[in-house]
Amino acid sequence: MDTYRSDFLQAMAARGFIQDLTHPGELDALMATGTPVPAYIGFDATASSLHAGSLVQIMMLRWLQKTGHKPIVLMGGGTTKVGDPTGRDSARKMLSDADIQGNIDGIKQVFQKYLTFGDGPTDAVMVNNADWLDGLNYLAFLRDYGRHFSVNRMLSFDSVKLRLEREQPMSFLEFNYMILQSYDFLELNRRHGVRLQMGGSDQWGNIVNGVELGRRVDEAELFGLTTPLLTKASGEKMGKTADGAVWLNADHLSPYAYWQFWRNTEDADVGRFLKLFTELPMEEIDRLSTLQGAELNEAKKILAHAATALCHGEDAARDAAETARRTFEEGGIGENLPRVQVARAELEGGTLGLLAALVKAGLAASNGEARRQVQGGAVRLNDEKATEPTRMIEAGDITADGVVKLSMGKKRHALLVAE
RNA sequence: GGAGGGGUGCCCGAGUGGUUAAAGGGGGCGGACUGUAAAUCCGUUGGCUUAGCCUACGUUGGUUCGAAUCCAACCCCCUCCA
Repeated sequence: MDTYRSDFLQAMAARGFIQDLTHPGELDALMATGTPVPAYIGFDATASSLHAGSLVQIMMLRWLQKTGHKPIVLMGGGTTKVGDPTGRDSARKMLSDADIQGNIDGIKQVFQKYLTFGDGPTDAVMVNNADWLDGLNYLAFLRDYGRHFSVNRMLSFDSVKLRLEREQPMSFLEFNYMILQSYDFLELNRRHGVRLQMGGSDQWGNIVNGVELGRRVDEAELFGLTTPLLTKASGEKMGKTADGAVWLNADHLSPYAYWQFWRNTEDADVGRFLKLFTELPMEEIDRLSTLQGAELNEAKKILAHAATALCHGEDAARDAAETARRTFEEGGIGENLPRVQVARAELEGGTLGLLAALVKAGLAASNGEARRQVQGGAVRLNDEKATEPTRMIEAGDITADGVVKLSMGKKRHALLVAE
């Protein structure tokens, strides 16, 4: 492993955040001077929350702040209108300005959990590239910056090359994405003195272009750093779960479900994830990583707790852990299982069918799916297997706690609550 | 503008007049095994008031008893040519 003098690069290298780095020596020297260095990561506003796939970048900004530097969060309000072609075979669907603004508002909430914003030298700042991209003058832009980009070279970057090799369409709009991202870097350097852009390894081409543009236009010495593409040990992409993406906003995915996601980490990933997604000291992580077999479950709980505490707060993490303990280790009813309000009359009157109840509880997407799962023996009503699709929910099904517990398989549970 | 190829379910991809809600794979969900893991095996995977009905193979019309499959027009994509 490379050895660095700066706290930031040292921590990042030790924890497995670094895939590639432009000019490692010079960057290390810059980061070690004791003066806060502004560095940025861009996030496109394609959804109203970020998910676990962006967590590596978020954690890196956190470390940046922790080690005495200044994180700049760039919201891609402008670039989202163009759409990053990287790693895709087709263009993103067009989002309206209102959609984009709504997404930015949602994403802001995530960052407030992880970073300290403000006006101080190491306080985080959030900026929106729509501020400078929206008003660009096409001709002036082409003459000032377009001339620095070689189409020949652009065609050689993976984001473009792979698309063309697969004979998939790429519009001129998308083709411009890397130019705009490069320009962002330049603009951030001018406005905020940003020296470093970070991002996932798929962003390497976009980042390097920005570094070069800065040198050509302003003779600025800029740096780039990329993180490894994060996959599970079994090769799958990170950030997926039963209900889709692992969202970081509590209104998209409950803290309990978030905790569960980390609790179910594959054995082979535990050590790596502890380094990336928690701030436990390295000695502690090394100790946890030596655990074998079922003992590793303890390490997974620690991972789940630490990751959830960062995202949703200590209390939410504790609640989630407690709910999980009761649900799985005692087979009881945990406090934090998803609760669905149902009219008392409906619950007691025997008019609510089991299938409809499962859909209502969010455990099945449709009546048909609910039916199949019931017939397949996957469904439990108050922990009793329910195999009859025509079964109705009745007053007698309400437990002493005043709820009806529905389970889909072993891990997905929900409570119907009379209102 | 010309010539050729193509647009199928969440994704990839077979299918060229009926037995096709559409092979196969991936992904998802569930079951078994386990440690709330992985791997493996099994089931399932459009909707509904489910022995039936409805919706679906780029769009719109047409031929036919019957079309994802044939015809016409249109839209979109790829390749080569101009």
